[in-house]
Amino acid sequence: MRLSDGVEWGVHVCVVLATLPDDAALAAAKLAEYHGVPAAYLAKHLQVLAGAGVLRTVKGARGGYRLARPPADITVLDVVEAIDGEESAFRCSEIRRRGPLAMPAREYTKPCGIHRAFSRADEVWRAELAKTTIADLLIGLLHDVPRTALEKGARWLQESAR
Amino acid sequence: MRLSDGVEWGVHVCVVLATLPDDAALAAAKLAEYHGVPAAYLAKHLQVLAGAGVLRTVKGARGGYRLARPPADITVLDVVEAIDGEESAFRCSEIRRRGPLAMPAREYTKPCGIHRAFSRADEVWRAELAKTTIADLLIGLLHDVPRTALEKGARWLQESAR
DNA sequence: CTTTCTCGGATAGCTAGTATCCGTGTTATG
DNA sequence: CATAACACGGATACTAGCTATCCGAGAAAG
Repeated sequence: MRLSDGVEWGVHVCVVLATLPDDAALAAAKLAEYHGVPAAYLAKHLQVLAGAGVLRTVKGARGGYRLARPPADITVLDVVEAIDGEESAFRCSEIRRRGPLAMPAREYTKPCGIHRAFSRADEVWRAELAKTTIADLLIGLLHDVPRTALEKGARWLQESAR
Repeated sequence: MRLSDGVEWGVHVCVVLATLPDDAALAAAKLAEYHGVPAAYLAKHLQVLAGAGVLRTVKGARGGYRLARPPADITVLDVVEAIDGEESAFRCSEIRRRGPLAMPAREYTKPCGIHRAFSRADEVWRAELAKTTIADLLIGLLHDVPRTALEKGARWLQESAR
């Protein structure tokens, strides 16, 4: 089981976009350059994020992407569900309905215990991801990254966003 | 992100094996027939489970598989980690080290906030799966499945285990 | 000792995620 | 108004990891 790379990129992108002024937007190519990832592939994920209402797209010249909501209103879970989907990692194939214990279909009224156990695990996983917002990540970054690096990044963004 | 089918099969297999007498074993082919899954493929997962110490293999004629420990000492997480591996679904590719914010490698002393958020989520996911044991699932099954089906299953197992 | 039955590893096939390209339409700028 | 810059969207290869299968080595039973 492995989470798509796009998820990681998506969260990083949101954190970067959170540092922009409210009216500014950043082109997909610039975001790719900033993170050192393939531009064409990142663009695909950005479109998905825009479709999910996490990002907002600014069309035309000097356009690009920006956050659709304040950073504090976007959770890591929002990004995960936009890119990776909302369905649980575990998929019950109802194998209990096969073999000698099989019963008429109407008997299977509630999911089996195994299914329920994985559903609970998936629930707490998502709940934990929903606790962290983009704003939280940004605050953490300000603590962890040295001042010199922050200023370097700020300059780069100012030039790129124009 | 999707969990391997083998995980589901593995848990079901453990529940079935938990109903066997202590000295009995069940052949891989019989387990496959019971669950209606491809025998050769299930065998692969059974071998992995045996290697991980969840199942115990009985070689030779009239051999097969049985649980390596009491059902109450085997958690769903044990099966998941045996088949799917112990590593988190999220893999940090350290993209923060690329791009204009990049710093000397020695500066990166602790994982980034995004990495930490996903690690926490992975932790609670595993903790939740560790709460449910094979014994719990078996008890749940006895409540959910009608008596007639249980007896049918018991007869089939008695004939197959010999 | 032979037969029967099992595990075990080695080997193909397939699905889903990875990665890229280019044509179309929209917006700001000169 | 004309032009250039930019995002959207679909169509298209490539890759990895899960799915599926086979047959040989080896152990217990008779």
